[in-house]
Amino acid sequence: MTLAEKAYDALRHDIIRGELPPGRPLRLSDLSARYDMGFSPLREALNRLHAERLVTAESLRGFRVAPLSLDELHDAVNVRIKVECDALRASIELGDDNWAAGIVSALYALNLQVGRTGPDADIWALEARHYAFHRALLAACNSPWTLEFFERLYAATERYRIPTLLAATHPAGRDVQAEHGALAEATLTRDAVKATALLEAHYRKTADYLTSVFGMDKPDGMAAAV
Amino acid sequence: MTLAEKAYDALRHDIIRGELPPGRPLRLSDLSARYDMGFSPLREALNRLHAERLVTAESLRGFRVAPLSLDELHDAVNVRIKVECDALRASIELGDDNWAAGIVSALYALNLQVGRTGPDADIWALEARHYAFHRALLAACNSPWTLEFFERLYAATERYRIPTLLAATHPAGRDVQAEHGALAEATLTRDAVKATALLEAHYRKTADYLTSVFGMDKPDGMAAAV
DNA sequence: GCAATACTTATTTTCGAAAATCTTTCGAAT
DNA sequence: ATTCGAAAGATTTTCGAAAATAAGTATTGC
Repeated sequence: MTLAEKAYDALRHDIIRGELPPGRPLRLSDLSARYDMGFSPLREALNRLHAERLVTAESLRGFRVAPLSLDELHDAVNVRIKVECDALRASIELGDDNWAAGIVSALYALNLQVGRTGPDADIWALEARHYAFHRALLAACNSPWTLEFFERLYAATERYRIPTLLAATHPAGRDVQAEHGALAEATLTRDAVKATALLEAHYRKTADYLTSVFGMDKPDGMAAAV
Repeated sequence: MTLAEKAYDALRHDIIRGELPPGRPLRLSDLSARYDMGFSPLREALNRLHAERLVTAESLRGFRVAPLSLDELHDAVNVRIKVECDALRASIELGDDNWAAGIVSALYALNLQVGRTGPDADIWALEARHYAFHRALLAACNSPWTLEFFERLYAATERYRIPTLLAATHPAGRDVQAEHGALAEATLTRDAVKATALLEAHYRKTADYLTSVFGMDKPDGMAAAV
C-alpha cells in the first residue's frame, strides 16, 4: 500500500469521524507532521477526497474539511431513500441464497455489537457493522453505479450521526434494533413494498432526530441555514 | 487556474471524447510531454479522475483510461433514468419562470446547432448544448446530490455516444429533435407523468441503438462481456 | 534446451527545495 | 485616525532528482 493510499484512508477516517472537524483548514505542513509524510501523497489524498466532496478546495488557498449543513443532510437523506429503495427492490428481485445469508449474518453481527454496552462499547465497531448491514441489503442489486452512490451518501450522512453517537445521546422511544430486524424480515420474505417503506421510515426517523439535535445545538462548522 | 486544474480539464476532455481511448495506459512521462507539465499536477488530476471512475489505478503500476463495457452502459442508463426522472418530477413541481425560460433557451440553442450540417457542423458544440438542455430540465430540482450524480452519469454515458457521433452514423427512423421538443413541452406544461415517460424512452432508444452498434463492432477497450 | 537467478531498464512514488501566490504587518501619506 | 501600498511571512503549487518497485533481459547452472 502506497503512502498516498494510507493518507487517503487516514484522512477520510478522521474527517468522517469528526476528528478533523468541519470547516477546519487542512494545511500541508500540519498534515505532514500529523501523518508523518511529505506533501505529495497528502495532496493526492486531498484531491481524491475533494472529488468525493468530503473536503473543499480553493485554488491556491488550500483545502478544508467540507462543512455540514442541515440542507445538505436533508438532501442526502432524501436522495438516499430514493437510491436505496430502488436498490432494495432490485436486490429483493434478484437476490439468491448467498445474499439472504449475508443479511442474516450482518444483522446478527450488528446485534451482538449493539448488545455490548459499558466498557465493551465500541462506537466504531458498531458503525462498521451498521454499514455492513445496510450494504448487505443492497448487495444483490447488480448495479455498480447504485452501490457507488450508496457509499457516497452513506459517508455523507455518517458525518452527521457521529457527534450524536459520541455524545451517547439517543433518541427517546426508538428501538433501532427492532427497526433493523423488521427491515431484514420484510426483505428476506421478499415483501418489497413493506421493506422499502420500513427503510424509508428508518432514515426519516434518523433525519428528524438529527435535525432536532442540530437545530438547537449546532456543532462547529454547521452552516447556519435552516 | 493552476496547472493541476488544467491537467484535470484536459485529461477529462480527452478521455470523454475518446482521444485517449479506453484501456490506454496513462504514463506520466507520456502525459508530461503531451501536456507540457511536470508529474505533480498530472498525478493530482489522475487521482481526481480515478475518484470519478474515468481512469483506473493500480498501486505502483500506474493509471489507465477506464474501459467501456455494455454492462456498464446498461447500468449507467438504468440508474440515469431513475435519477433523472426523480429530478425531473421535482423540477416540475418546484420550477419557477426562470427555470422554464432556461429550458426554452437551451432547447432553442440546441436546435440551432442541430440544424447546422456540413461544414458548419461541430460535434462538440452540439454535445455541449445537448448537455445544457438536459441539465436545464433538472435545474430546479433543488438537490445538489442529484445534480452531481446526473453529471457523473452523463459523463459516463457520453463516452459511449462519442464514437457514433464522430462516425456520423445515426439511427434510422429516429427524430431526436422531435423527442427533445416533446420532452420540453411536456415539462413546461408540468405534465410530470408524460415528461418522465418521454425522458425514459429517450434514453432507452439511445441505449438500444448504442447496444446494437457496439454489439457488432466493438471499439478498442470495450470489454467482451455481453 | 530450459529453469532459475542476477542484472538492467522502465515506471511509479516520494521527497525536498524552488517558484508562485496569497495573507498579514508595518509604515507613510492624506 | 484611516487608507493605501510595500515588505515580510506563510502557504500552496510545481519541479527535478532520488528512492522504490515492477518488468524485461541476459546469464548461469544443470
